[in-house]
Amino acid sequence: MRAMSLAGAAPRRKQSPVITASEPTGPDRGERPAALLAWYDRHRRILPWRPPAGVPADPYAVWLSEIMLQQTTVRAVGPYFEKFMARWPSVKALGAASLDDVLRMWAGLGYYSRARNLHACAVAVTRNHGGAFPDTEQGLRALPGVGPYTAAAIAAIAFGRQTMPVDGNIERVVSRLHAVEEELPKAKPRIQELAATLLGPERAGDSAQALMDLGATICTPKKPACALCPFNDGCVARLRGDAETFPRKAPKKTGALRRGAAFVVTRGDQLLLRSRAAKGLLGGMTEVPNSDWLADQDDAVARAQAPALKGVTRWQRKAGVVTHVFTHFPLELVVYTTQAPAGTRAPAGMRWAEVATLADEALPNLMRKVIAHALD
DNA sequence: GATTCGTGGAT
DNA sequence: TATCCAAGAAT
Repeated sequence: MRAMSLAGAAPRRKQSPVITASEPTGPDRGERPAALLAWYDRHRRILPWRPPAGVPADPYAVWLSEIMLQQTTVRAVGPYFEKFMARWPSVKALGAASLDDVLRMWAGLGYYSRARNLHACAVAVTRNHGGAFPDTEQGLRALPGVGPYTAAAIAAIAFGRQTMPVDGNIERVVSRLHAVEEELPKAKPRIQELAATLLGPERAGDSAQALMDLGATICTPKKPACALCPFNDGCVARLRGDAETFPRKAPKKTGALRRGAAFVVTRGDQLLLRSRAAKGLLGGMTEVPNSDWLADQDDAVARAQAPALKGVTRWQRKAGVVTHVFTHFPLELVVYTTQAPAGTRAPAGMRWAEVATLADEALPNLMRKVIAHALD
């Protein structure tokens, strides 16, 4: 079965230099799952959370990596995954950690609700499931932070369940393979259905990871390397020559620029910090005091939101602005600095933190930019 | 169904 | 430079 998949397809293509849409080369529909797995066995990526071929996956590592990989690149996740596994080697260990410690470790990775749900999920698995992840898609789906994709991914990869998770990679591969004209997200059910036909009778997890690797390395968003694809000219979009235009989706609108002010207060070797609200943007993370962020922010109004500090009346405005781009709006912050006298009290809800230990704080990258700009 | 949620790299 | 977008979920 394995021998026919790739080795068998090549000579047939050679004998038919004239390729027509009516006689596509490449594996037949029924042969695709095997061809995909054969490709995977040769070209699978080596990733920190992926055990060697044939070695069963650790559900905890699979879950942790899947949460981190939501809307996040493999490269960005790598070091975070290693850090988490080293500090919390099991779901029970993670469940015993404080949310604050988890947020500190997650700082910089973005989408901080994932970190809150990660912690809540670890607690739930520890307390309600005895430290063992549910081994069904339905059971997994009930956990915080685990949606349709992640539940299917864990079920297939960690427990061998016959289900096909559909992520952005697989949406792209499948929409090209079948030239799905319908736009996302309306096309999701159809794509899910088509993706499931690529599931082999065994090795469900490998089938899914194969499609993801294919999407990440061959069937890329721009300039796909179609010549190296195991599906070959079985791909309708490739035959049409417009693979790059799939998947269809409506262009997304960019949000309006918002502006605000940030206030960096030093007291000797210390810095004034506070925590953000538990939910919402950068929820639960640490920040320096700052104003509202508004589309039509008035500079004077923003500056007036500086924290009230006894003995502090003069603020220096740093030249330039700190810019940051969130998913749905760009942000410009003006930075004001001041030096508070020794002994100055932190206002209610705020605290002093050593500059030398800022690396250990739950500071999102925006705040790290602000502090770097201020202390520059 | 549409919004809200970070960040950095590639093109 | 501007745009896209990466193993999506929650609301």
